[in-house]
Amino acid sequence: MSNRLGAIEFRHLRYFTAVAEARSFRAAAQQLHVSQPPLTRQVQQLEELLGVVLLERQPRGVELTAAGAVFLDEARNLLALAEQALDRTQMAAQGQLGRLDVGVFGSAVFDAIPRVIQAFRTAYPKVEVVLHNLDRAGQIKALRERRLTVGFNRFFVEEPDLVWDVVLAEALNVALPAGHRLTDHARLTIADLSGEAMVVYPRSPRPGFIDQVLGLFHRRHLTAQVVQEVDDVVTAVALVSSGFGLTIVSDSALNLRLPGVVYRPLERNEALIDLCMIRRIDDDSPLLRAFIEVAREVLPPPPEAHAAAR
Amino acid sequence: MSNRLGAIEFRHLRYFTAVAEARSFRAAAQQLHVSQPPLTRQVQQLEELLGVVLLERQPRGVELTAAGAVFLDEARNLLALAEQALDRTQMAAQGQLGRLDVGVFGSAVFDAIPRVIQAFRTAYPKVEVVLHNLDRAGQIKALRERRLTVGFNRFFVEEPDLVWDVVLAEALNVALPAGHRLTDHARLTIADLSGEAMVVYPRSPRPGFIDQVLGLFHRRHLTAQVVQEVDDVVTAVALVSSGFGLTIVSDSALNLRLPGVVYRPLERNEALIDLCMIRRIDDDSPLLRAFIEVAREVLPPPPEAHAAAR
DNA sequence: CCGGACGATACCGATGCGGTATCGCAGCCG
DNA sequence: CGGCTGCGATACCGCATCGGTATCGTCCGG
Repeated sequence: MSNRLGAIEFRHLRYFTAVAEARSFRAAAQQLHVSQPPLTRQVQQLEELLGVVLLERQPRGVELTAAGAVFLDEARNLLALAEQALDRTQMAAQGQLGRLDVGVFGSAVFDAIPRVIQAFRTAYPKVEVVLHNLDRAGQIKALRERRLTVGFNRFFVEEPDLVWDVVLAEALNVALPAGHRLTDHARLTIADLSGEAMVVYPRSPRPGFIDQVLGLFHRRHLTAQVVQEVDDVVTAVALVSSGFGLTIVSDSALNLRLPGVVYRPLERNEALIDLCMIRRIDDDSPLLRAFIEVAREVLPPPPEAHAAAR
Repeated sequence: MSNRLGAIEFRHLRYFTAVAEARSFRAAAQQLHVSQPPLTRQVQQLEELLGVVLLERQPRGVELTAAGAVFLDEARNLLALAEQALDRTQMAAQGQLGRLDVGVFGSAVFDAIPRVIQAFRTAYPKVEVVLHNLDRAGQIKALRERRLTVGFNRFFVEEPDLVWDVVLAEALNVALPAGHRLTDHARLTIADLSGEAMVVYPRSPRPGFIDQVLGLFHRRHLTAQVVQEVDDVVTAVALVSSGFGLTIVSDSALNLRLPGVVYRPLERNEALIDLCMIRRIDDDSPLLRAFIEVAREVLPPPPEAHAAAR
């Protein structure tokens, strides 16, 4: 590190700036609430450290030399930037400034996650929010490598260094081809779907949404007639639209409107699907805390009664 | 002036930066050639002044908090800018940085002045040179009001607060319409021009070039036949081109080539015309000194023998 | 369980800050 | 013209605070 700065301190800049602006040592001393001799000494010292005469001492005060005018400009700038640095640091300490990398995946990107992000960006406009489309394994890896601050996911996997929080319990819906016989019912049950041709997703990561849905059938000793496995909810609904069969989607996915697709709610007490937030167990950054708080405010709390249905 | 900076000093930034970069108090202490306790103390004090924890002390060294990372960035930036401020100030003290306002007027703008400016801009590339077209009175006024650092002029007028320097003695030439009988001569004398129709310039400021030229005639008890007074040398030569008569121009104006105009030199011992530089007597700025030096280097020194011919 | 490395703390001279008193100088005014 | 006034510089002093040495508490690794 080059050390041409020597022993120059902000005090020198503050004192010189005051003297230069007041065009007087005495007047500057009053403004700074110090006596005049320290000003003389500090400015002399500054000039010696710089090797440059900054002020022309005259009977009625002082005048700036050309170099003094340049240095005044620089000093003002430095002092202003130092204050900004202070502000930014304090904002960062309060989580109001920085960068938040959020992992997202699955149908929650259609409703729940955008609502959280939107609210957070409004509350913390100077935080840069970056979304990363990553599946569960990718989120876990990225969290460990500090490329991610927080991830949204559907499924709960115990890891020693990570924390899962259930932030939302969404109801389920059946996506039906228009004209399907079940569209006559306003609400459906799992039993209604027994033997129906079904499209399921996602193929990976396992276990995932698909396993929870199939679990609903097994628990009731019913059989799910899987006609197609696909990667994601969009493809699944697209196949429904083409008449392949029906599929089951979360409330968030209701925003996904395709022609020829009709949604019917499943009875809420039949099943709920969790939305989880993953984070590092040792991450206590104010930014993350702020984000969690916003998420809790925006998303309705998951009813504990149904939490057992996981 | 807001004083949120408090007692923060560059020392705090230097120490914190070193610790943050080394991720260790002890390693930073070695690099800084101080012992470890002062680092601990300065960083603690910095954190207290900021009201923000910047480092997480850990058994194997330190980690940056989010706010600490932000502040490290800001501190590095401030230190770099401070060094730049130093550089710029020292450059300004040596006349290598700043702004130079130069007043120019008359035929010297066609040769002598551009040569000086060009040389100066090469030698001092970071100095902004601004040219102002001002006549002598305008230059004097602008110099007094500090809008001008230096002015180039033809005529010497004593002023208590200004200094004139003769920087160049140029020979004179006669501009003739093509086909004029005097074009037969390779060189001319003042006597050759007696009774010839002449265009003279400038109308103002007086006294000026015109008066010196006419003085050459009076001194020899000759008569100048003035057929037209115009504002400047360009107009004068344009009229010569139209056959109005002849006019007398300095060497610099030889660059002014118009169709139908032929130049013939006047004998050097007949007359020389000075180019003067005006400046404030109390201006000892390094920039001006540097400019004067360059001007002296570029322009051939005026022969003292002819100086009396003014 | 102990040795070593880390940062924090306690304490101590020395530096250097800011304060008071005063000087030297220049412009102003009676 | 001589004292007055207001300016920045200087001399000197007390004390805050710097940096240094010695040491502590703690965690990690052998």
